[in-house]
Amino acid sequence: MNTVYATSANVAERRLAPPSLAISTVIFALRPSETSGRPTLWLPLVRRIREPFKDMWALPGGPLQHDESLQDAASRNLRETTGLAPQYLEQLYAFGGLHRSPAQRVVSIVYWALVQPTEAALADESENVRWFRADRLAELAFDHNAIVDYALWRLRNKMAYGSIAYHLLGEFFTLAQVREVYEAVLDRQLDPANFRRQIKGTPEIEETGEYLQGGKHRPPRLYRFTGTPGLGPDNRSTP
Amino acid sequence: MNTVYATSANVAERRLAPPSLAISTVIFALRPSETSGRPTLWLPLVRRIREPFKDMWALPGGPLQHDESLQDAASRNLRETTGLAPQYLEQLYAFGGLHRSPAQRVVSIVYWALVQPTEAALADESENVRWFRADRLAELAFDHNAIVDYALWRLRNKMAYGSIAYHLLGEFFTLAQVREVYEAVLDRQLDPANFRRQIKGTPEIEETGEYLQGGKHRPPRLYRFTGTPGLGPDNRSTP
DNA sequence: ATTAGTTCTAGTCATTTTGACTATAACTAA
DNA sequence: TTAGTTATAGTCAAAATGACTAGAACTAAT
Repeated sequence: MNTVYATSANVAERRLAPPSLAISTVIFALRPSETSGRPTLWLPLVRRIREPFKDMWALPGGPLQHDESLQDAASRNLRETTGLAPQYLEQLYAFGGLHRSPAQRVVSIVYWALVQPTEAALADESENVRWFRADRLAELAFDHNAIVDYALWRLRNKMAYGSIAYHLLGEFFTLAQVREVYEAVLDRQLDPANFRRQIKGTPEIEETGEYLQGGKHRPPRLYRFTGTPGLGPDNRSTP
Repeated sequence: MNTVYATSANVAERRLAPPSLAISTVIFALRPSETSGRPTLWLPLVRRIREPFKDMWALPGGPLQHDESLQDAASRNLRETTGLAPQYLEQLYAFGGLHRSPAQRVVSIVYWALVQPTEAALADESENVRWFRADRLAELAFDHNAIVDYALWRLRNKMAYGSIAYHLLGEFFTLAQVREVYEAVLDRQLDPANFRRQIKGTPEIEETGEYLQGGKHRPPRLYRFTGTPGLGPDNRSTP
C-alpha cells in the first residue's frame, strides 16, 4: 500500500503530494537613514533567480534539511544569505495558505531575527542580496509583504512589553540609543526624561563605569543588558 | 532527475524523505472541578491506537490534507475528535525537533482552541477520547506535555493582556463568571471589586438589561462580549 | 576666556491607575 | 424577621505615568 510521490509532480500527482516545507526568515537590523541619519529598520531580501516570481525580491529562505531543527534551518539560512549570526531568533508563524505559491503547495515556517548594527554593517550585499527599509518595501514575491507586516507587528508588540530592543544594539549602549530604537520601531517620539526613568526601573539593565565620549555634549553613561532572551518553547531549557 | 519517496520508508530512504507535516490542537474548556465545583481548565485527549506510543494519551491531530488550510485542518480535527466547533482558534507554534517521533521526522503545526462550556458539556467522549484537567496530566505521547505547557503559558499570557477570557464563556455572562475564568487560568484569587472596575473600563463589554436569577443572593447583571477575536495574520482580513 | 548650543540627568507636580478595603443593595433560606 | 450570601459602588493611599523644569557636562564658535 505504498503511495509514491515525485518532487516535480504534474497536476494529477500534485493532488496527492504532501505540501513541501520551507523555512524563511525576516531579519531586522538598524541602519542610519540616508536622509535623517537617525536609525531606522532595515531588512535583507534576496532576488529570485527562477520562477515563480523570477526577479522579484523575497525573504531569504529554503527547504528544511532532514538533520536540522527548524531553528537551525533558519539560522543557517540567515548565515548563508547574509553572513550574519543573529543576536535574537524566534519563530514567527507557519504560513500555509493554499495559494501562496502558484504551482505547488508550500508551507513556510517563518522565523524573525534581530541583528546588531555592527554586524549588520558588514553583512554581505551583492547583486542578489540587498537591504531595504522595512517601511518602504516594494511588492515582494509570494505573500512576503504580509509576512513582513506581521513580523513588524510582532516586533512592535514585543518591544512594548518585553525587553527586546537591546538585541538591536551592541554590547554597550546609552539610554538615548535605546530610546532611538524604540522611536524607530514604534515610529513616534518619546520623552527622554520619562523614558530613562522607566527603563532604569527594569532590572535587566546595568550601569557600567564607562561613558561614551566624542559627542558634542555631556558624555552619556554606557549600560549593559543583563537579561536573557527567554522565549518560546524551544529555547526554554537553555537559560 | 525525479526523486521518489515512499510513505513507509526504510532507514536508508528516510534520510532523503522530507519531514511529514501534521496538525494538532490543544483544546481548552472550562468544566466544574469534581471537588470544589469551581470552574477549571480541561482538555480532550485521544488514546493512541498504534505505535509509536500505543495506548498513551495524545493531543488530537492528524496529517494536513492537500486542499485545506492549516486552520481548516485544525478545525476539522477538532470537529472529528470532539464534535466541537471552537469559539476561538489560533496557531500556537510549529514544533519541529529532530526526535519528536522515534521512527519518522514529523513537524507538527499546533493550534490552540477555546470552546464554550455549553458546547464542551456535550462534546463526544468515548473509550478513546477523554477530557482531563489541564493541570493534572499524566505523561503524554511524543512531546505533547511540553506542547500543553506552552499552550497554557500562552493562554495565561493572552489572558493577562488581551480579551480572550470571554471565549471560554457563553454569550451572556456575569462579571463574577469572568473573574472565575481569570482565577481558574491564572490560578490565584482576584479582588471582586477591583476586578469588576477594571473590566468595566474596557469597551469590549456591554451591559444587557437582563439579570441572572436563581442564585441565593442578589441577582447579578448579565453582560455581552462585543469585541472581536482579532488575531494572527490569517484572520486579519476577516474583521 | 567666554558664551552659545547640545544632550544628559535628576527632579517636581498633577493626573491616572492600582490595590486594599468599607459599606450598602438585593436576593434566598431559616 | 433575621442571617447568609454575593453584587455593586465607593473611599483612600500607594504606585505609575505624562508634561515639564533646571542644572550638569561636554563641544564649538566668538
